[in-house]
Amino acid sequence: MLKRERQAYILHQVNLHNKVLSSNLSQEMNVSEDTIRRDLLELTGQGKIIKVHGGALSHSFSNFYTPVNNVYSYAHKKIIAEKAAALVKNGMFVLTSGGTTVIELARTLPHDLRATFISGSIPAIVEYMHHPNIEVIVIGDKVSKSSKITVGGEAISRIRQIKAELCFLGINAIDVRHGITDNDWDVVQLKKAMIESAQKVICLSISEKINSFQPIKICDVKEIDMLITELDPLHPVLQPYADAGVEVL
Amino acid sequence: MLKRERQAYILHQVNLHNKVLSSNLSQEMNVSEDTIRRDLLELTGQGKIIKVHGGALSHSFSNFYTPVNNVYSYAHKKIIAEKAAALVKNGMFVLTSGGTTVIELARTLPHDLRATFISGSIPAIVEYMHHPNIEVIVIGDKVSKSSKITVGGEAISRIRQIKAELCFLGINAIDVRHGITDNDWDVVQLKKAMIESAQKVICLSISEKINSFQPIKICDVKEIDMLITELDPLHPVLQPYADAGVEVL
DNA sequence: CGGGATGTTGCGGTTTTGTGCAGGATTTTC
DNA sequence: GAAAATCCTGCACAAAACCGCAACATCCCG
Repeated sequence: MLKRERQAYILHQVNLHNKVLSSNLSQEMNVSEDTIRRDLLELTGQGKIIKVHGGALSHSFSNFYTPVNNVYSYAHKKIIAEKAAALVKNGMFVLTSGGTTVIELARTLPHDLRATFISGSIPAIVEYMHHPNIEVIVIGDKVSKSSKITVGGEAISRIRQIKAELCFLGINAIDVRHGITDNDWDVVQLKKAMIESAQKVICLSISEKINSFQPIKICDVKEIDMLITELDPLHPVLQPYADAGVEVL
Repeated sequence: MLKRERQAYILHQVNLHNKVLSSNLSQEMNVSEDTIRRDLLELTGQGKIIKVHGGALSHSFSNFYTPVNNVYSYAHKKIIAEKAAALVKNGMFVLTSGGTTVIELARTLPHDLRATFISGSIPAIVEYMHHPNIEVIVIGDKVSKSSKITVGGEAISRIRQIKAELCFLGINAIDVRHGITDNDWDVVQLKKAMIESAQKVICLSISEKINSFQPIKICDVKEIDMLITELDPLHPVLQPYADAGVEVL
């Protein structure tokens, strides 16, 4: 059997079944596993397949991009994401809400991080899936089109069963007097449940949202543990929050 | 034997068998392998064949196996998606698995369709979300990186609570003797649960996967209600399935 | 008809490619 | 944390490709 012929067959199998095992192929074609391994390596180099331990996967499947569309205050959110990403250590269980800042955090996570992320935000899940060493747990329920997150009683009762180490909350408005507020009833219920289910709650917010408020209350400022903005922690606008016992980063 | 005559013969052989070996040809025509090599080189220069180490391959051979689009057999999957999309009516509850064919179905659904789709496939969910009138229910659990679908006991017990009208199953291999089979244990469990939870099970498969099988069994052919391929329903390869009581479309 | 130009083929030697194997490193799995 | 599976690296060897050359055939034109 010719080399190219063999490689074409492998490609065919991968495309057909999305996955092949080296041991399997070597037996089918009567060549050593070493040869198969070299074929897979070559096909990977050509970008035709994705080689993994023990075999190969189809490429077409994992190839859906999510372009960085014009995210408001992108530069600020990037700074916040980097500060937040540094807090996640190997082995942690992390609960996250939705929102563009959290999605940016998902993109920013180091490639070699080994942790478990739990979320109901579809765009965030898509980003987590791109990281090879991150386990992703999806909170199921009905998808809210406006926030692209699963909401409802089912989602809340699932969250209640969890006790995560960290919880990253992308927030919409924060104010010392009114606490953390939002404008979507379902999302508020969800965030409340998340706060209950985490040992440490970290809020992510661009400074513009600080000292603003919205109709529905999530919780008081003192119930959160940390606040991350793009500003320097010593910036005067953050002082009231530090005074209220929130760690500011 | 003249040069032209020899080359014509080689071309004929390549087109006939999709592959020739230099050693073989040199013996058949009683010329040195060097001469054959030079012939192949010339034919390759004319774009008539593809020369490889040890022989030559026909063009159709490598074209056949190399996906032109990102998605393998895109055109075929598009046809299947259109046939399937026509079956979904307003108000229906539809359960779907993962796989590129199902994702294509999600893209193909008419814009004004009002229905509820339930799935654990992240790429499919992303597509459903683009439709303004479709309600999306996410089945939560741990995400399997290879199949981009949520798998596990939690997912299965959620599916069990559902009774959907339709279930679209992208399948990996189908065979009258072995039934419907797959190569991923977790995915098989999920698909089994889906079959139980739907009134009507519709399998989507490109014809290439017909009469092939994989290590793990999902169910017998008679347990599904409909089979959709890109072929005409009267195509002989589909006859055995129609005979087994499956509606072929 | 002759002789040079051109084209084709086979051969010997060298280089490149493809394959399998042994070992040790690495990863996965239980 | 040890056993098993899979990987990587270097090596050996065979098969194929390549290169230059010589032998022969063919053609062309005076």
